[in-house]
Amino acid sequence: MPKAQEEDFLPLRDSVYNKLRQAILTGEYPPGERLMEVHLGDKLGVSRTPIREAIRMLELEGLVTMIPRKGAMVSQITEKNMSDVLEVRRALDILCVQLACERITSEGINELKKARDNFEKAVATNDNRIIAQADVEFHNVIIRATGNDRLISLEDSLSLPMYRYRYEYIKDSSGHDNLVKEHRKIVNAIEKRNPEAAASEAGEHIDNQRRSIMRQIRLEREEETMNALYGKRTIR
Amino acid sequence: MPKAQEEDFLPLRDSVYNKLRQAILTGEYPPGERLMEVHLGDKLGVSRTPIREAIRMLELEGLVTMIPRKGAMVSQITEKNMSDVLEVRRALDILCVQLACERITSEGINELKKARDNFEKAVATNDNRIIAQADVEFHNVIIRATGNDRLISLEDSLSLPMYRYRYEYIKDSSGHDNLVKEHRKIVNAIEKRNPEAAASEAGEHIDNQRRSIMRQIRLEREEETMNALYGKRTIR
DNA sequence: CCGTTTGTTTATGTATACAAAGTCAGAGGT
DNA sequence: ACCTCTGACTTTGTATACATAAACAAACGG
Repeated sequence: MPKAQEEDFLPLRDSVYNKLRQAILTGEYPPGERLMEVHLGDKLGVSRTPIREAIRMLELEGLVTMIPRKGAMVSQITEKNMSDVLEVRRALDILCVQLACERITSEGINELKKARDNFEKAVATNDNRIIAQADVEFHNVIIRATGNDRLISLEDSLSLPMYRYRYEYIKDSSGHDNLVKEHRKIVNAIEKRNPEAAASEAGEHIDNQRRSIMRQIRLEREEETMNALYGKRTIR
Repeated sequence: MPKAQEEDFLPLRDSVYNKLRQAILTGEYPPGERLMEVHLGDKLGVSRTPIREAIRMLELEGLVTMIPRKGAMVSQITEKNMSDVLEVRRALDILCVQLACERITSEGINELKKARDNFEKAVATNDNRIIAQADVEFHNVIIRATGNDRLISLEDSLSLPMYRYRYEYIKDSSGHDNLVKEHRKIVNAIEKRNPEAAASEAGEHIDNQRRSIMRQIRLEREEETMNALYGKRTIR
């Protein structure tokens, strides 16, 4: 018998977790949306148990806020909130490049250069989706080069909350020239194993990101205020 | 009506979570110990559901490792593992004092001085439990002074894995004099709002901690090896 | 005697049932 | 007209039952 489907047998809770995470990050479930267990269970065709476990995981990552006996909702994104995350990420990103300077292998450097070139090619396409993807991959190369598993997973969970803003950030960066230049500088510093230079470039890089994201959030907030004043359209 | 018990009505999962966490941190459940749901449920007098949720939480914090379809066990503490955590904490601790320099209020400074004095009094008692407690509180004052909620919760979960070693660390620090001096230096730097000095002191502080913890882990490992060679005694 | 296979046991994965708390609306009284 | 109380309904909290995979052991065959 052929048994066509050699599917991954990952537990339902993980599958649910991925779906919910995706839905939250793409904005399908906007901040403030209540996540009700039976409802989600019906929608995804599973019982409450895996849903509950998935929600617990999302809560620990900060994407979901739970109030006991009340239920779960998609976390509000406040300026303070995002600012806090970025502040931490700044320190950790700098740590990443510093460690990378010490520990990156020659293969790692090749990989990094490839990621850099890939990013520049992506910029040439002018497709923001491709650019964002290449950008993530570039950073991942650096993060992995640290060899610090805890740092890797922290960076991962701290980047999550701002994936929503990544597009706008990419679009923002005037002609993408800055991004390309910054990436090049970082690669050069790491290649020369110069932690100070790398740290300062990485700091600048994330400061720019911060400016863009903050502007974005303020825009959203203004829009919300307008809606509140002049009547809110339904989301969908 | 008096209604004597104004007890916190925290959900069972949180109560279970606290108990398990405590048991792991005190070493009652040593690394590698399997955590079986029915067994724990019987022991704590609750059903599997809250147990499962508590285990999920512990997993996200890194205290427990899960293998699908296999079960959960207390995470092994490896040197690499601990080193990774300390590397991250070093960066975050430095960030903490830097932010504290910028943001601490005058009440905060008073609180900090009080915590410092408290620590010195604790040292005078020569009771390691009291000293450890005062040390945690001292650091918490600084962490809270940053006003960064994300940083606060990260510091919290990153300190967890090494609570097991805190005693030894305290005991180690020759006569506690170093600890007292380091704390004083940090307080002075923050009071003068001198981020560079504060950063360098905080760095030194955690480097010392690192040395002590690493020595401790190596001792444990040696002991394990001896046991493996000459016959292991039962744990209890 | 060893290896393979199969059955039994044990623990997890998932679903569902029941209990209790919270919410909201409507009836009734002031 | 407003406030309050009550009761139904909604939703989470917890327990339990059933399904399925993994581990171990015993039996069978080579």
